[in-house]
Amino acid sequence: MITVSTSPASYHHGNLRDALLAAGLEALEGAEGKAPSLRELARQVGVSATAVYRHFPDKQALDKALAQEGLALLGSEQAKAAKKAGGGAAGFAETGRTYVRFALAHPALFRLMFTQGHPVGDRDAPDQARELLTAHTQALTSDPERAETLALQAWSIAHGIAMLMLDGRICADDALIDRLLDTDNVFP
Amino acid sequence: MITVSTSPASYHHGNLRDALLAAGLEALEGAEGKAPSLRELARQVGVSATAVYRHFPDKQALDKALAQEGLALLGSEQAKAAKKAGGGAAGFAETGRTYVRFALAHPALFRLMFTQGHPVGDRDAPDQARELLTAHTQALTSDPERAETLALQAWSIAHGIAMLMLDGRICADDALIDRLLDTDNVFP
DNA sequence: CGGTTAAAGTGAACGCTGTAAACATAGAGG
DNA sequence: CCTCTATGTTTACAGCGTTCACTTTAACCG
Repeated sequence: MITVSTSPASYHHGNLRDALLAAGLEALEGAEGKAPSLRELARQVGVSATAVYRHFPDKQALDKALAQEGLALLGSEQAKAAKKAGGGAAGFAETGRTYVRFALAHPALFRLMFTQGHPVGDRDAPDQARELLTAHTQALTSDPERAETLALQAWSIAHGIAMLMLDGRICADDALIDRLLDTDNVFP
Repeated sequence: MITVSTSPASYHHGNLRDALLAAGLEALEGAEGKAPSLRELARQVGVSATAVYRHFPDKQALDKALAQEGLALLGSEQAKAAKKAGGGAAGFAETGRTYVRFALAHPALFRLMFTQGHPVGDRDAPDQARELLTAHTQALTSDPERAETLALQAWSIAHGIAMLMLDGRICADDALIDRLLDTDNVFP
């Protein structure tokens, strides 16, 4: 999580990296859909555009860091929701709903999280969301391959719903989320 | 479909709109992931950047037109695949596989198709892909609501797989596509 | 057939973007 | 106290989408 130190306005900011991330997350919440520019973020923080380059090699790296923050946020929300639902199958189902609702609640951030060309093997960051997913499906079967298949299917359907709703292809309705994610009801 | 009239290089291009779309589609195929700029497209066609504005109100409109072309292409490929598979349930399953393969074969185009803020009610364009989808699910049940649920679930899972593979979150493997889309195997 | 008109092109300019290069500051350590 | 380095600054560049005023050309009409 990010701490926004409201440090004195001196020549050296003191905590620019985190301030940029905080400003980035805030910008992603407002201004529907518009990803903030590097310069805009620098302005927001009260620093010159090039100062950003002391903390990130380029804009893509900044975006990646923002995406990481988003992923952590999603993971913690899912964990909380799963726990509240009492874990198990009910908890699993709740992580799916939480996933889609998170996307709708933070559309720009969610888009950013999944538009970064984050290659498959990029396991440098802890991904609580993914850990939850595999844990839940492994509890459903003893066959590891079957568990992986289930995990990827569950992820795919939640992600598909989220994306299609974000893009306005499917009505972003809460009841519809439940209907589409109802496990007693999925596919023939 | 677009016809690229190789007309004489006169002051008036003659068929600039279609030429731009053709150049756009071509650009979306090459240069992995990079969406072509309006100026680049104009250069490609041999015309000044501002000429584009005689045919599209702004870049977004150009992108929308390109997305429309992509949608038509996807629809026709799906229809062909469904027919080849003999229609019915086998045909339905084939449309799903075709959807994902299309996304992997034309990543930039596919992204463009679903990143245009194409609002829900925008039914101005014929959408063969969607027609196929509803037709197939309506053949599976007599309950219209159930048919719609099935349609949206099928769309979601295919779209989710496509997106996650495009974004490198899931290995873009042809066998994996089949495994995830296997209807005997979907979800618990 | 000639003249007018409107569609379809042009170049220059504006403000925005990401990024590079050279320079300035300040706080920490010897 | 002086120096070094991390972290800031200003200036500059190319490319972007877009606006504006202008030019060309083809088509239509009296």
